Amino acid sequence: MSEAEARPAPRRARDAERTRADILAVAQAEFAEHGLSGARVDAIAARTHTTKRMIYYYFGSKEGLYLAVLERAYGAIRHAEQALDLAALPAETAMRRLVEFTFDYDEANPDFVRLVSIENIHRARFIGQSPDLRAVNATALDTLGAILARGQAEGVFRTDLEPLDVHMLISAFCIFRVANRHTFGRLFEMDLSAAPLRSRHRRVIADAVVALIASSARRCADQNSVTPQAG
Amino acid sequence: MSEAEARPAPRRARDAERTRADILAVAQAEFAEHGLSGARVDAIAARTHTTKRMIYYYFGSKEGLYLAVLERAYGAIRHAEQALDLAALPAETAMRRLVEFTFDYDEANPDFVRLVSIENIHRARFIGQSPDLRAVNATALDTLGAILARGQAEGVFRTDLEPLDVHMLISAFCIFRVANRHTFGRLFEMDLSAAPLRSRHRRVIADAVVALIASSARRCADQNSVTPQAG
Amino acid sequence: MSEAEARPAPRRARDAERTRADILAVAQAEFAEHGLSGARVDAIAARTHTTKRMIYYYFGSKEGLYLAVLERAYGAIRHAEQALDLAALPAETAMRRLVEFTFDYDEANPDFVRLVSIENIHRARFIGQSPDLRAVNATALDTLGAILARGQAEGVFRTDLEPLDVHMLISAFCIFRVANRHTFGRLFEMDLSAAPLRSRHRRVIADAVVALIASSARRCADQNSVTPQAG
Amino acid sequence: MSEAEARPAPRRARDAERTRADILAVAQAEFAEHGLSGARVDAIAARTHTTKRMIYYYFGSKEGLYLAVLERAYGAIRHAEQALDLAALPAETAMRRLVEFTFDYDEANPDFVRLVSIENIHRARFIGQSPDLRAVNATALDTLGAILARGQAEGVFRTDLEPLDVHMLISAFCIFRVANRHTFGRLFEMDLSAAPLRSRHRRVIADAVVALIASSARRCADQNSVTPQAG
DNA sequence: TATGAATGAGATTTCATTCAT
DNA sequence: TATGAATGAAATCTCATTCAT
Repeated sequence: MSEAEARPAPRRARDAERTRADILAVAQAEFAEHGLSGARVDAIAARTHTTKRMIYYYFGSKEGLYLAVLERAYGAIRHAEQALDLAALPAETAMRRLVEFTFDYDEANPDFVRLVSIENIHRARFIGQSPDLRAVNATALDTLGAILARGQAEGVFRTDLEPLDVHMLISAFCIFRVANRHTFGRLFEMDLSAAPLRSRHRRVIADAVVALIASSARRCADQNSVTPQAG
Repeated sequence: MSEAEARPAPRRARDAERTRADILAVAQAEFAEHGLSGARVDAIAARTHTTKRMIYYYFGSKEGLYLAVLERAYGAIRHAEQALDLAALPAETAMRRLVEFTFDYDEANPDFVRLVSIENIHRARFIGQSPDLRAVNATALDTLGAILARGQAEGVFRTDLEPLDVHMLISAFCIFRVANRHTFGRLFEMDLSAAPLRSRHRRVIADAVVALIASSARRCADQNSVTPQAG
Repeated sequence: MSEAEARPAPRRARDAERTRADILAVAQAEFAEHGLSGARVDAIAARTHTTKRMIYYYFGSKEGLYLAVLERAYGAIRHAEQALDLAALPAETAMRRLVEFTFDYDEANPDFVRLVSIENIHRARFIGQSPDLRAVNATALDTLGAILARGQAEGVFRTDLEPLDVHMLISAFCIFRVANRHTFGRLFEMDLSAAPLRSRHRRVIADAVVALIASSARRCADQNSVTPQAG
Repeated sequence: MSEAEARPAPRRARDAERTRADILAVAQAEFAEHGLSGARVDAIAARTHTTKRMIYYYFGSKEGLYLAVLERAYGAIRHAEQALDLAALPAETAMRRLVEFTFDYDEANPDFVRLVSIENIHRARFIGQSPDLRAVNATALDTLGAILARGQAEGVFRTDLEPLDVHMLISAFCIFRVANRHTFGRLFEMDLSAAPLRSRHRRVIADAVVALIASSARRCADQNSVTPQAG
């Protein structure tokens, strides 16, 4: 998948890698669309360049494939997150940037968001089986914790919040907007994925986070205001 | 929906009503646990006092039953919400009260939260079929809109936020905490349902909402601070 | 879980004989354990130092491998039997010795006994394909026939029994004890492989054989009595 | 199956009973022929008046069906055995009668014998799951124990043998003759199911048993001699 | 209204065997 | 000779739904 790979991979092995990746990509779409029990191995195979048999050859079972998909999806977001360079920015700016990254990532990757919902329906049974997944995700809290500590050191953030609290507020909003847009949309008859609403919400969550963490530390400074939908 | 609905219940109809309710309760648990495709009609029938045939008699199909469960679950939360009497309270207090109600309701009703996730996996296909559901939910925004308007009239709330924005922030946090507690718990090795974390988060979200809506309206007033976990 | 797994380092051509023997030993265990249809070529390959492909290279097919295992197992018992030197002993002693050898061999080689059962389930279809197997087994009756003839010449054995009859009585008991110990053990709640029962049964079958073949020839001579289990 | 059945059985229930019995009979033949893993559910369904689906409806799984077949087969032999009335006969005659019954039953029911072999290949894993099977088989030793005790009381049987020992000798021979006739037949080029050999062996095992149990108790009485195959 | 029996269609999984290098 | 990848065919099993009474 990545270009930085061992050169002398035997031809066959390369094909194998491609086959695996092919299956994984298709499977991700199918699982994200229909869930674990709703997904059809046949459907995955049909959209692949290989056969159903190969799925079992590489992943052992439907559940094994699902777990591999999960690892792939979580790996991708943490990988992207790591690519952000927030250390050089002022704490508040870094925090806004992190919120916006999360917002944009979830918006751009609804499949990831759906997979997370699905895994929760299964009470994270599969994540529990994968130590890799735990390791890869630990970095998320570290990144946020560093910003928080910096802001507290600068005296601009309140000191009584845990990284987890803030991570939860951010994740909750960003994931919820994508995961629950369908019920929200139907119930309140609006389109949460429409551009104007999206950009307003992007500011709402950034504002909310900054308002929360700065709340007792700041001296009535002006904030970026949230502009309501034009019209 | 069903024809078997009557006021001054004849014996038979009473039983029928009880049978329906029995099926619905069992079905809610099964659907919440396993999702729409993961749920088994056989399993529901087995835990019911009636037979599988009755499920089809009353609800027509698995999907019909699922929709009825959805209506039941949404009806219950909106009903509870209406019972709150927030009109007499100062706007900020009312807002806090509303946040806390939502928080507590979701915490106490994980099955409801799971059903919402599940329905979103299905892109709200079933909610869309039920006009009742839309009607019953419209009230949610009305309640919140009233508080917001009051606060704005009092001059303590900023004026550039829509009721939807605030509702989303509240819902996102409260639902996310319950819906995604399994992946969160596994990934960060903590128990989101534990009491100390729960009460801290209850304050975090109330603080965040108040901080957001009050942000440009107030003058450095003190806020209820979030007290970190004792010990 | 998945089949796509790393295999240990390949061997060189000179080890061909060793490879064959390796495969055969593993295959014998697998076939004895699970039967012909229950055995898995994959399982055999996994426990071998070579690959599945080699099994086909050397033995052509699963059935070919099974036949080779059969030949190996039958060869071993007849070989051991030949090593006995019974010609020098008095007929009755020789007979007891032969019975005890059979008893001990079956007890020590449950895999052989299981393979015989399995081959009978297949109505000896494979044994029929191997002239070698027939040749190697003819010796069994010869050995027994010689003892019988000697005893009859000595006047201590009755003359109306065929070697086959006696061979069957011996084989039946010795093989049955091992082959059917599981159903017997469960049904009558005892452990046929336990030492005390084993040594008693060793004497029971020797007694029974001697009692039978001596029955009309002898005059109330004392016999080795069967001592019941001590305690 | 038996005529002496409850009259007011509902029509449907009767059909169900017939369907079950139909499946069981066909399954017994298939399992006896091919073993547990060799048997095909499809093949069973095809020879039944119902469908494959019904097999799962009634028996849950291939293994469940196999266990039911086992219970049926063991039930039948114990039932037949109970029908023997041996109490009125002199002990030795009763013993001969019992041996002959066992011999004849196994000869007439090779499927039963094969099932026993097959279950032993599975290390009696399934018998172990069925308390019924254990209960039903306990009677076998009781019957034999009663005869033995009677003979010992009469002073014509030796007193140092356990019922189990004798049961084993009888079972071993009778079952072995049927179970292992294929390897025996091929290896020694004879037909163990041919009538003359059969009747000779019927006497051999009866002689052997009587010779064993009477061995130290008797006063050189004449025995029924075994007549070798005519010709 | 109620129910035990039945089922067609399709799901997942298995397995001996062969291919390409 | 050796091997990782691949596979067609067929196996077991599942499930929402309907039938007959």
